[in-house]
Amino acid sequence: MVAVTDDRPRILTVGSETPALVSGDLDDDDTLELAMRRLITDQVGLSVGYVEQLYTFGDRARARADGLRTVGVAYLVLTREVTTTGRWVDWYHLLPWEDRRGNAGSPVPGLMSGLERWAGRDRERRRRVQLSFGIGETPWDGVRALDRYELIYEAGLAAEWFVDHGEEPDDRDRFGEAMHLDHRRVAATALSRLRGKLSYRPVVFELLPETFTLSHLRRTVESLAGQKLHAQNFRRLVERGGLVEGTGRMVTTGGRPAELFRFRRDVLMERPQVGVGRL
Amino acid sequence: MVAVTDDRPRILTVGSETPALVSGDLDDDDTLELAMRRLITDQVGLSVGYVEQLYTFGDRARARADGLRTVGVAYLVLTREVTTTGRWVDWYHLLPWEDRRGNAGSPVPGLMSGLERWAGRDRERRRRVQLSFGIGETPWDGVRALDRYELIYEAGLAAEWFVDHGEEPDDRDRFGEAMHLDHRRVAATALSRLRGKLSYRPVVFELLPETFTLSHLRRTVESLAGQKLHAQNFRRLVERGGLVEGTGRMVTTGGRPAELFRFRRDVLMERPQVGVGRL
DNA sequence: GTAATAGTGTCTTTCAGACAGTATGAC
DNA sequence: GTCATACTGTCTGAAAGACACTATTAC
Repeated sequence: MVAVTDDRPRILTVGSETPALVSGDLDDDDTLELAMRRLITDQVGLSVGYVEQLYTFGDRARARADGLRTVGVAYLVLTREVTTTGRWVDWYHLLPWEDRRGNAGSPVPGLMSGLERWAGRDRERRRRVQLSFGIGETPWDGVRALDRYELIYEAGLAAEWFVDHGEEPDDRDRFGEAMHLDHRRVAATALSRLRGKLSYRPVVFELLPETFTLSHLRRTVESLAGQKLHAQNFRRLVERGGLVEGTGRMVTTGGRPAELFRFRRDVLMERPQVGVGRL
Repeated sequence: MVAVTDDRPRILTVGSETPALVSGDLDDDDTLELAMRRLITDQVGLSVGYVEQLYTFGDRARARADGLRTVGVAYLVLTREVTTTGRWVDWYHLLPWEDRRGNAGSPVPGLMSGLERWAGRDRERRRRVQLSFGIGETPWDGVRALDRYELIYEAGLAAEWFVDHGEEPDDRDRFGEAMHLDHRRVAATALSRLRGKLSYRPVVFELLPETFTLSHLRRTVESLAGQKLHAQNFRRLVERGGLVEGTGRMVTTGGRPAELFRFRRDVLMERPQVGVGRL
C-alpha cells in the first residue's frame, strides 16, 4: 500500500517489531483480489481503490514457523494517505539509495564501496553493479530498483541476508531499514513496477486529491521517480498531453497563487499510452 | 511458450482434445520457476531460456475435478520453435482479432456486431468496447489484448463462457479456438505482456536465431505486434539504436541479398530502455 | 523593494513518419 | 530486360530538453 505525503512516498506497515506488509491467508474468498481487500479491511481498517497484482513469491525458503510452505501473491495498492491503525513508513528509509532528488551523486555513503568490495575482480558481478547502479556510460534507470535491492541482498549488505541464511551478521555496514521475511523485496518490486507504470499510465492521480496544483503533481511524480524533473517542461507535457484540465480555482502557495487542476479521465479514450512521459 | 515461425507467432499446447498449456502441480521444487522448468522438461521434453512470471490466477471458479481449489502461476517462455511432443498452434487462431497485418479494418467478420449487440445502450459497456477495440477517436492499442478477450468472454462470444457457467451454448457466433479452462485468458495475458515489452526490452531476440536479416527481425516483430511496420524506418531505428550489428555475411532472399545481423548485447549497458520503439 | 512560486515564449536538437530513390540478386 | 527484395537520402512535423522571461502573491 503506497501513498505520497509531503513529497515522500510511504508504504503502510503493521507489526510492532520489524515492519511488515499487510498479509494473511487466502480463505474461501472468490478471488485473490477480494481476499486481499478483506485482509486490508481487517488489519488496517481501510477500503481501497486502485489495486494491481504485483508478483508471486514462492521460493521454498519462505517456509513458515509451522513448517508449511507458502506461496505469496503480492498486490500493489495506491491510495491517498489516511490515518489508520497501520504505520506509514518512508519508502526511502527502506531503500535509501533510490532517492536521488538531492545531490545527484551517491547519497548513501559506503554503499558503492561495499558493492565494489563484493564484486572484486568478478566480471559478471562488476557488470551487474554497473548496469543496476548506472556506473560509467550506463545511465541510472529508476525502474531497476529491484535489481539494485537484489544485488545489495546478495552482497550481504541487507540485514535480511543473515536472517535468511541463519548466520551471525559480520561487522559490515547494512543499508536501509530491514523488513519482515522477504517484504523488503516486495517493496522493491513495487517500486520498480510503479516507476515503470508512471510513464505510460496515469497512475499518479490515484495518489492525489481530486484537485491539485501542477507543482503538487510534479513533486509527487518526482518523489516516486526519485529524481527531479524539469518544472517548465513537465507543466507543458501534462497540459498539452491533455492529461489535466484547469478548474479556474486558485490556491495560495507562498508565491504566486497556483491554479487547481483535475485529471481528465477522457484522455484514456484519446491516446493509448498516457502517462507523465519518460523519466 | 511462444515461438515465431514463418512470420506467425505460435504457442505450445498439449492434450488431444481442446488445446491446453503445459501445466502441473508445484512439488518440492526450490522455486516456482524451477517447478515450471521441470514441468516443461517432463511434458514436452524441452529446456528453455528466457522465462518471465506472467500472472497468478486464483478465482474460485478454477476448482478442479477433485473439488480442490487451485491457484495457478503462469509464466511466459520465449524460445525458438523446435520439434517437440507438444503441438504448436497459431496464436491468432486462438485470438484472430489480434492480427491486423492484413486489411487494417475488422478482419473478423461478425465480431464487432456481436459486441455491439451485447453493449446495447449501456454507456459503460459501449465505452469499454470503444476503448479496447479502438473505435472512433480512440486508436487501436495492441497491448489491450487481454481487455479485448475479457470483453469477448463477458459478451458470451467465447466458447469458454458457456463451459464456465454450465449453460447450453445459444446460436450466436463464437470467435477464435477455445482452450482448456482459463488457458485462453492466459494466452491473451501473455500477448498483452509481450507486446508491451517489445518496445522497451530486446525480447524479440529470444525468438530469433543467432543471426538474422533485418527483414526477418521486422517480420518477427510485426507478427507479434499484429500490425505492419514501416520497413525503412524500422531499419534505421534498430541500426541507429545500436540494437544490432552487421556480421558482413550475406544470405540470398529472392531479391537483393541481405546482410546477416546479430543482437548487440552491449546495448544494455548504454541505454536503459532498449526495444524496437513505439508500435 | 526582495523572495518565492506560478506560468509563458521560444530556440535547438532529436526523432518518428513518409516518400523517393538506388542496389543487387533471380529469372 | 522485369520482378523482388535490400538498402540509402532527405524532407517534414512533433516532441524533448534547455533557457530566458513575465506574473502574482507574501513580507
